[in-house]
Amino acid sequence: MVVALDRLTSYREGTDLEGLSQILRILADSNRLRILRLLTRQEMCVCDVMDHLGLGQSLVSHHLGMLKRAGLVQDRREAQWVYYSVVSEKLDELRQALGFLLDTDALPPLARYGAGIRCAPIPEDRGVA
Amino acid sequence: MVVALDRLTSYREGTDLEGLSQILRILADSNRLRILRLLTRQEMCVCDVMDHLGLGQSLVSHHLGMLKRAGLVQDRREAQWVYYSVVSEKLDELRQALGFLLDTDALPPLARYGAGIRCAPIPEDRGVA
DNA sequence: CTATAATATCAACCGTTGTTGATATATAGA
DNA sequence: TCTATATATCAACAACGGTTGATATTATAG
Repeated sequence: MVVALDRLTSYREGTDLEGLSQILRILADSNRLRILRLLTRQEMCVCDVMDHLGLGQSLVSHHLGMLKRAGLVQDRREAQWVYYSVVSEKLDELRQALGFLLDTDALPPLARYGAGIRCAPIPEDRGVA
Repeated sequence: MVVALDRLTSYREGTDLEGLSQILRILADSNRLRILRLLTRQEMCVCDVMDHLGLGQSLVSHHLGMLKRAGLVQDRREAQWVYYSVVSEKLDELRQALGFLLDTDALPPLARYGAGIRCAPIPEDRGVA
């Protein structure tokens, strides 16, 4: 799955919750989080990740592939080894998008909604939201 | 699945990536993100969420249940209606934990790791990491 | 050229989950 | 009590994903 992280910067417009959920799905695995945290500290080849986390080669390669396709990490070949490192810009973008999503005060209260006005349709938020 | 959000505050100690991944799994669905964003702006009953997002009753109830079990939202009964609202403190905690996870400079580089010292085991990061 | 190490990919299994439709429960009103 | 509305739960299905083991690919060394 290729995720367009760029579109997350337009999250303030409120359109790309689908793209954000796809990236969150990438993060929603403890092994991938462990890998990501490791790469945050240090560029590392696959066998290093295996050793540090005690995971199988196939599994690590699989997870790294997902992280790479999501644009969260990048790789670089050197002799037999493939070194993976974090894409800081993408992590910053993602942090910003998530910070906005989880900010209670980020969006104004819904218009035309109050006590006794239940189930009032708000066209802008229907469907594509 | 009951997720202990409190443990996320101890994320700086680096132990609970499992708990964080569980919460991320809750967020990793576009419909749940839409619901969460809606509730961020306004406390709302189930039928309102249905109408705003154009989703079926069973589906909305299901997603709200997941968000509630994760501690992200709370509910309040009033007559026939059950009103759901966001738990701001939990969102703040989560935002903080994610901000730390995605912060490239949050953790110092690994000790005993450098050019030519590949695959050197670092006990503190093995296994439970 | 062969052997070996590092990495990627493929196949298969199985648990999880998003979705839908049907049913159960609860509350209000007549 | 009967009906209607709101919500939760259950059953079932399909799709997705994490894991493992086997195989393929790439690069180095001898």
